[in-house]
Amino acid sequence: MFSQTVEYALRAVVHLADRSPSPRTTEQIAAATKVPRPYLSKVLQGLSRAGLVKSQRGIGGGITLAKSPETLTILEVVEAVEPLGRIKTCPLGLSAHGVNLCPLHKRLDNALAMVEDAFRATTLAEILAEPTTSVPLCAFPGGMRPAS
Amino acid sequence: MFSQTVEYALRAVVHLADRSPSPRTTEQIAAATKVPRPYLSKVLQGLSRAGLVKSQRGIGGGITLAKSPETLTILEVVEAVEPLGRIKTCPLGLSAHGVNLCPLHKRLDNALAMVEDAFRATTLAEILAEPTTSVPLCAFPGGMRPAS
DNA sequence: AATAAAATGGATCTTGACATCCATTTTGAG
DNA sequence: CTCAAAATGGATGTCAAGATCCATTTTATT
Repeated sequence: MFSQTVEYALRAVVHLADRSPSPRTTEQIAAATKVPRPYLSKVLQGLSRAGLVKSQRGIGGGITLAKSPETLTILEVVEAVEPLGRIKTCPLGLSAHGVNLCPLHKRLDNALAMVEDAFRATTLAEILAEPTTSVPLCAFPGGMRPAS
Repeated sequence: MFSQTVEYALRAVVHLADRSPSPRTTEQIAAATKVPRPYLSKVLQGLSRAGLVKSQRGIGGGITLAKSPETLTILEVVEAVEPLGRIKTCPLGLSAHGVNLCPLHKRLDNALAMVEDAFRATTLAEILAEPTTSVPLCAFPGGMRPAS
């Protein structure tokens, strides 16, 4: 249901938040998040155009978050790379009266709204702050940090 | 976020429920739901293999629901054509300990769970029963019925 | 038995998501 | 100034989703 690109973007941003405000190279992010390097490059370009990250060329450069982890929500990331697509008008194009959806699409949009709300309420800082509940947790983003 | 195929499948099933238990031809369903005829055919084949609808060849044949609208949920339809894809293990494949997701994926899966719950709680009968709240509603599935 | 209505299965086409590669540009460090 | 590190942009490749078409099979009606 969530595209691969969204997954990649979120991983990258979580990693950036984890190391914030240090710049990280595409290479480093790719290694830490297991995202294919060349494709990650494109995904980061998208995030850059959306203004969520800033990029710096040359030695010592890399990618940094454009906002603090406390204010950056995962909704912003999702919307930047692939909008949720809230349903605003009847997809059948019949008597398209904006506000009034048929019962079916009202339900579908309602589901999207729930997701949107949940994502809007979750900041990156929150994700990083989450106490690593149980022992053998996913090695990313908590747990031990691979060298630099 | 929801694929086109899911959208088509839901439209078709709502229409079938609306006319339940009469059989409807692919042609009729396509016309009523504005879904491209040939593609709808494939979608219905999927629903048929999943056991949600029954098909009858020949004159007087067509497609009918395999369950009553009261017991058929939109979750069943969605799962039949394109599973939600709940996240069960860390997508990074690291220390894959089933139950324990990292905070990021816990959030993502939680969103999926909300959608799943909402969809499981909604039957087709419920969608059809919904009082047509406001005047110019989407002409489908409520409103006037185009001739048989 | 013949016919017409209907679904089925297979082949094909198009498009966008995912992915890779490379030449170019920017930029800090020596 | 030169060099190497890094992002950028463009071109390309692959594959599945979305979509179409047609020959075949099933089946009710006459």
